Amino acid sequence: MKVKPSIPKGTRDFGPKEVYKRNYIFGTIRKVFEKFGYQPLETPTMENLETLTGKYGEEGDQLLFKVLDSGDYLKDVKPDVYESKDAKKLSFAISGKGLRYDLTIPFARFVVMNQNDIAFPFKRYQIQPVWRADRPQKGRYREFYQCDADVVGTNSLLNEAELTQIYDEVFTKLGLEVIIKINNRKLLAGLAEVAGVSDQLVHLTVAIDKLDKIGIEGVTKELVTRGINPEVMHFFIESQGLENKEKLAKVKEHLKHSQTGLQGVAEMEMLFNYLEIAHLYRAKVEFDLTLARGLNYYTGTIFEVKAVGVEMGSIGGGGRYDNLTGMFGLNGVSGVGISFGAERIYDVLEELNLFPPDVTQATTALFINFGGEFEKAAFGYLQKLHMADISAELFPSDDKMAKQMKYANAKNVHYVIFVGEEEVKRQKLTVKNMITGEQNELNIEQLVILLKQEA
RNA sequence: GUAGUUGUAGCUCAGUCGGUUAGAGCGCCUGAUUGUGGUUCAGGAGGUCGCCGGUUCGAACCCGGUCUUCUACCCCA
Repeated sequence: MKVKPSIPKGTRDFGPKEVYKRNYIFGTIRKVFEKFGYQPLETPTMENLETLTGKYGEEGDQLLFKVLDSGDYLKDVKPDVYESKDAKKLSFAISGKGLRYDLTIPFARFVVMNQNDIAFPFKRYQIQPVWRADRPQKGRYREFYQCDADVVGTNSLLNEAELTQIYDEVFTKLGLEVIIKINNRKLLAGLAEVAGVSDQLVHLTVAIDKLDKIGIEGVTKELVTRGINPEVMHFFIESQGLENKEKLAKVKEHLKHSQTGLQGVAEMEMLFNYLEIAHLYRAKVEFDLTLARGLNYYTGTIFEVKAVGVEMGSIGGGGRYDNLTGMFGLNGVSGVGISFGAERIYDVLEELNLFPPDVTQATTALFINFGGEFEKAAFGYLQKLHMADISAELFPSDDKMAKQMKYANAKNVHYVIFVGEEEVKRQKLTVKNMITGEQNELNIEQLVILLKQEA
């Protein structure tokens, strides 16, 4: 039976060109992570469902991909659950495992499971796909990669400074101009406290976070529906556009009666002091009081990165969480981490044409196949190139020249090599540079030297 | 979860009011060109019009369902 080939909703194939480009991004990120002492970690695609549920809120639980139990999975389902025809209940009753939803919870689970073997502070990075049963949308897929770096077991704000530098260095290497926005949850808590709406902190910050997206009116409306006096907003608006230090001073004055708030101010002051010493290449650091970030497990510094000159949401984010491992029974371990939105970074680099032209060039040289003894001669030369670690290939059949040349073009091959009657007779190779069109006759040693320079 | 949108050749897309044999560009193949690609010219192959059902003498076109694409909201990367 013929089946029309297709892939599940929200998933993608990555052809060779895309993989090259994606690896360029991942590789750049990985190198910088390792330079700052972060070590790689990989966790299973599947986690036990109980590890995942309840960690991402009620909506998050609905977005988990569950993995059906093996064997006779209906046997032990309680009759009332079975009869209820409640898909949510039933799905949890017959699924003991679920696909990884992010990299942070598996990391927390790993830290708790291996706490006796880990030397704290523990710095790890992780680049793996995650899955969400979400509705696909612009820049949103059901399977996508996350690139996280976290350090746990230290309260020092030196870590925050270092993570800021990682953002700066990665995006500098990728040729992207970015703004790194920094805020602190304790400041937001302090502002809510001063305004007398501490119990509405989450709603307040979520609304304020949208300020530049939906404007003053939109935020006012949202605050009113939440039963919060929109007056709160004024302080945020007044402090917009100030220099980082001025803004911090203003916030300090405003929060002088809030202990939490002043704690946040102290943290921000210390972080900015470190950042004055830290060497940043080209990223701008901006203290953005309206920055909130969705996840409510953040407790201190929060980060978000925006690309300059493109319409795109954040391409990175993160923050400090005081008790991530607490949910698995290990208390008192503070952590801070950042994440790179690789898929969005890809789109931005594509839009701004910032991928280096040679990322997709895999094969340096192609031998044209003239068949018979010429094929054998070319095959012999090919061995020499391979032994010299040069990426090269011989076209596998003596098809028409036009076809072989087109193949070279399609694969972005830099040099095409002809080994035919003349060349074999004279022990030479004709080498054509496919970019300049230039053509030279070389012997094999000269060719190896030429191609070595290329690589 | 809510609302809209899309699906026709390998790719990007036309297709009039429901009417005979469904088109274009690009790509592919063949030839001009038996050792030179990205230029040109000539010819050719390639289709279950997403899928299932309905209305009709007749459906790519109208109706229902379903899957899919993209998008806004919620939420998020």
